[in-house]
Amino acid sequence: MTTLTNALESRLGYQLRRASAVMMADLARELADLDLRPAEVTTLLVIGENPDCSQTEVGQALAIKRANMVPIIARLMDRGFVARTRADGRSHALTLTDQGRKMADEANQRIAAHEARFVTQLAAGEVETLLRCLPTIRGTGAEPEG
Amino acid sequence: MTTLTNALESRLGYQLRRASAVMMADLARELADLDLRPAEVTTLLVIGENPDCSQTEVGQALAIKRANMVPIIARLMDRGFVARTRADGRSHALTLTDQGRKMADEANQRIAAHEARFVTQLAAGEVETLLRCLPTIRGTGAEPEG
DNA sequence: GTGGCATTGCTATCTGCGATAGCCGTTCTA
DNA sequence: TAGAACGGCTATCGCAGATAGCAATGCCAC
Repeated sequence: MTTLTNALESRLGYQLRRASAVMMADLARELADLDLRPAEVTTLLVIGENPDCSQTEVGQALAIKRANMVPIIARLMDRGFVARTRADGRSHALTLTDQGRKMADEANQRIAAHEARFVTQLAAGEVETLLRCLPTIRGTGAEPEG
Repeated sequence: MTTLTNALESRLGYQLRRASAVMMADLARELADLDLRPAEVTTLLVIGENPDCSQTEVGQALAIKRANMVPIIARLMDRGFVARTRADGRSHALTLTDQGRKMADEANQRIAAHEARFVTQLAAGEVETLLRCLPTIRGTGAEPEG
């Protein structure tokens, strides 16, 4: 079994894709026993930070389309993590339940542990550079917004 | 429509995910009229670099599982970009056809243009840091290998 | 006030990528 | 030579994202 050459290794987009996949897989593993998918956790945390926000607002914050928010919110409500009250005739105000807050706290700890596994492999300046450059990259392309 | 706060913005994994999604979308757009999906392009390029490689070898280079290589190779063969000859009873030797080589050249140009759009927004040192750190991140997690 | 437009949540459906389990024939090796 | 490992394959699932369009509501200009 020969090892192949791969010129893509010097491509930013390719490296981003691979690295992101690795971290996503690690995060999914970390959250598996909570039965929370990555997209659900991020939604949970954003609602926790922004009580009484609407569904489309969360979607815009996370670049998740309105239509795709529906099943995410539905599952979080089914499991008793999120409650909503009618804000006006068309939108709902989302809040975390007590249980949802507990879950969010737990999730935050898991995420911190997960992040630490990777961040500790990098120099402090490198992490800072990454956190500065990645938003720039996001801003360069046309990002899907809600 | 208020703008929400989002503590995830300071998370490496989250930023990686968002940035990767943006670049993927841009790449897909760039390749759309060639009717090549991202996974197909990478496969095409790796075969071009490594004539007579096997399907699982390509998969290992690109972190694509054996089972998922099948439809990718099938489509590239259907379109006359890839040819294969029996290497031994179980494996095939993959090569690019003339048409496949042309397509690979075109794809390489598109990818270069796509990359340039993003790289030019960053300082040279930043790009270098990214290309150094991302493989480290890849190595930190357990990466799926073929 | 009312008519037209934008917004919100939703259904239904599609795509792309990845993962798993297992089959079959071949090859390697103890 | 028997059993393990390998290479390609089928079938099927999960997750994330995208599109098109609907119904109800709210907003604004006239």
